[in-house]
Amino acid sequence: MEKRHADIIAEELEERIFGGIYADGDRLDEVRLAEQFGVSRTPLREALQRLARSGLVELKPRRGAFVCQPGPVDLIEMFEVMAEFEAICGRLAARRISDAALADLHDANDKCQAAVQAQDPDSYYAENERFHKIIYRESGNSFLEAETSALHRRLQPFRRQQLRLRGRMAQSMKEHKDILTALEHGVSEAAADALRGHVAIQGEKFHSLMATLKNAAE
Amino acid sequence: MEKRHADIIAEELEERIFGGIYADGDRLDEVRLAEQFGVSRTPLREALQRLARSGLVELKPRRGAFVCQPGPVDLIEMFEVMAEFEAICGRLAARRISDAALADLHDANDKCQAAVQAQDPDSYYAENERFHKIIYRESGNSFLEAETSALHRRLQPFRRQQLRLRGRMAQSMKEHKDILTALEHGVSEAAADALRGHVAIQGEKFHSLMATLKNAAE
DNA sequence: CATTCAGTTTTTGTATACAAGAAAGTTGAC
DNA sequence: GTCAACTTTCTTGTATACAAAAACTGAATG
Repeated sequence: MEKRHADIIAEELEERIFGGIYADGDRLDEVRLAEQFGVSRTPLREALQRLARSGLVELKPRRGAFVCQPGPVDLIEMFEVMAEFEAICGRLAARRISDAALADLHDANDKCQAAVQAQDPDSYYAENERFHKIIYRESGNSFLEAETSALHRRLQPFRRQQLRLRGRMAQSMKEHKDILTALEHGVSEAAADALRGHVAIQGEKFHSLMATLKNAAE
Repeated sequence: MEKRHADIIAEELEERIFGGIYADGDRLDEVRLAEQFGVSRTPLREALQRLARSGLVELKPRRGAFVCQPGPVDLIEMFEVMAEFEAICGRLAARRISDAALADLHDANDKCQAAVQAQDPDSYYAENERFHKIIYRESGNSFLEAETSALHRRLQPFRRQQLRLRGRMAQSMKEHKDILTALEHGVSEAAADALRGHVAIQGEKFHSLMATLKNAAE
């Protein structure tokens, strides 16, 4: 499948915004970016339109494109919604999950455990993501799966930081255990609650992380 | 706030797709639409990009834009997610709703009741929408509010037909009552359950039937 | 010293022009 | 008559050109 320039540019800009290359409120100059990418303004503008739809930049008419980094309040709200999304996936998956998927979940969880013992955050991160994606999929609702994956992706850079907190991985493994047993026994509400709590904790941790950062900055 | 041509065209095309002017799979010819709107291809292409981001058209590279009407399975999935979104709003709103908003809810509900007695579906529709939007807002999470409103809007044309079902409005009023009391007493789970049930249109069995059909087809 | 207003400059929004790829139509061989 | 390769036409993707609106400059004025 041939990719258009606009696609590549949109992805690259998305990476940069997620990666923090651009600060909140920065103006994205069309001509400068265009010559930087070696293309004309046309595909670049298409890319900006796309980013605007995703909420990564604000497109002020006749003014230009300004990057929209989510503030602390936005992030807390998004984490709250993420927790609820995962809870929904869990509630539905508890009723619909297949045996094969349950086996996959066990496998992902075992590899998570191994990563914890090996002190390997990257591997833990990958397997943890697989664990959650399986649950999204087993919700049996591809629309929900897409929405949840999209928000997951958007929160990815912020989630990653807080994995470094001491003891988080061990605690997370306990929560995975609860999720797994709830799914195995098909107890919808337990699965939903376990997943909501599992993700909401990340949001709260993030909250305190922000607070410490803010205090440190003062 | 000055609107760009691309904005107007995107809205108009969105209306047409929602309104069923274009059937699923129709190709949207750039040059024909451009001369139809009296503009060049540039703003029209921007509009198509936006519609693609919203999932209303598929943009096949070097092939053109094709409208993507959701099929029955998609609709069931989206309605299921809508029900869960509303449930989330309800759960959060039960804990966060203000007295003023509660009064507004009562007002909207009263006007709904009046519309039912007056056999006025349009008025009912408008007040019903206000009722729900208040709950979205009182979730206290503007990100959730935006996501829920977006999905609500996308499902609007399909929801409307449903209202014509005999006795639906009366039943709906009963459910509103339950939602209202749950919110008033701050009982999160009751509010969530009431809203989920209120919005869910199809039974679980039908959904899983469709899901298995879809999986079998792959 | 702040302010306002005219002129300049920059930048966006749109139109047009051009190039490359895909669909369609044609010709020729079997 | 059918199928395949070639050519033609059409459509998309990209570049460039132009017009209008916003930002900037700077001097004149209260």
